Amino acid sequence: MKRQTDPDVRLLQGAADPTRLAILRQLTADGTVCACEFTACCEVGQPTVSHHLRVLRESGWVRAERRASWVYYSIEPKAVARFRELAGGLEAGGGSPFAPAAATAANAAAGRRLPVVQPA
Amino acid sequence: MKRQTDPDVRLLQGAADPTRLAILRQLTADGTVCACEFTACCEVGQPTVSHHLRVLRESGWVRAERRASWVYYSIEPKAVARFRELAGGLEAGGGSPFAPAAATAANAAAGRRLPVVQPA
DNA sequence: TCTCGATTTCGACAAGTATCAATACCGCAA
DNA sequence: TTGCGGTATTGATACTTGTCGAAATCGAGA
Repeated sequence: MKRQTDPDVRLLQGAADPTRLAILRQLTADGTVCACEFTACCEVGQPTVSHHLRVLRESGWVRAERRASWVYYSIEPKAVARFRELAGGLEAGGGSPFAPAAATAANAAAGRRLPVVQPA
Repeated sequence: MKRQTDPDVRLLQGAADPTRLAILRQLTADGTVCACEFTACCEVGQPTVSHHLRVLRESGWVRAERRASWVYYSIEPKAVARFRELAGGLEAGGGSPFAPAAATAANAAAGRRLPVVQPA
């Protein structure tokens, strides 16, 4: 595993964990959540929750805000926007979006024979 | 690290690697790509590419099709659909519950109805 | 100031993963 | 059949990551 410098990879890795996905889901549902809430929902120890929150922070998924003794977390809109860009950028084949002609042209331009096989 | 049974987590983990993201991007650009192409673009050995292609296969991202001596890969539309469901379900700013894992997986498995409660 | 509760950080361990070299497998052609 | 080229698997190794217990930090209030 080499160091992940690609911010997109970091973003994806940030969400690619069951505990962190649960955290993101709760944040999506409740908006702003106290750190102490996650300990209950995620079935892991409190230091582990803190660790995951740090990963989410460093990958840009969440922001933290301190109020008195508690720290409240909320989702970073920029992360959601980028995530949606990634989703939108993946134009898959099959049903519609990806143009077979374009694909064929690209493959030909790549300098290979590539008889493009269309998935059923 | 426990086994990831959540299909959403598996999907995210499938894409959360620089090599695999590069593969997905090339597949997005070219539609259908011979396995031998990835060895060139990803700067890793052939067994490593094969390993990543297997991970992408098992997480549902790609499908493989054999033509003579070559194996052609293309993106699985269902994976893209579910990825978009996840992106759409993440609503920044809070106040929008989005489908939990089971529901999302079920929706993806059903393959027709759209999921996720969209906030007003 | 000290104490208390919430949170983070540290140290360590276990488990997963990415990578490569070597090897096996699979179609095709001679 | 054998040989060949492309692809997948195996075994080994190093790195990364998730987890917990213990200690440290931080803010508020007595």
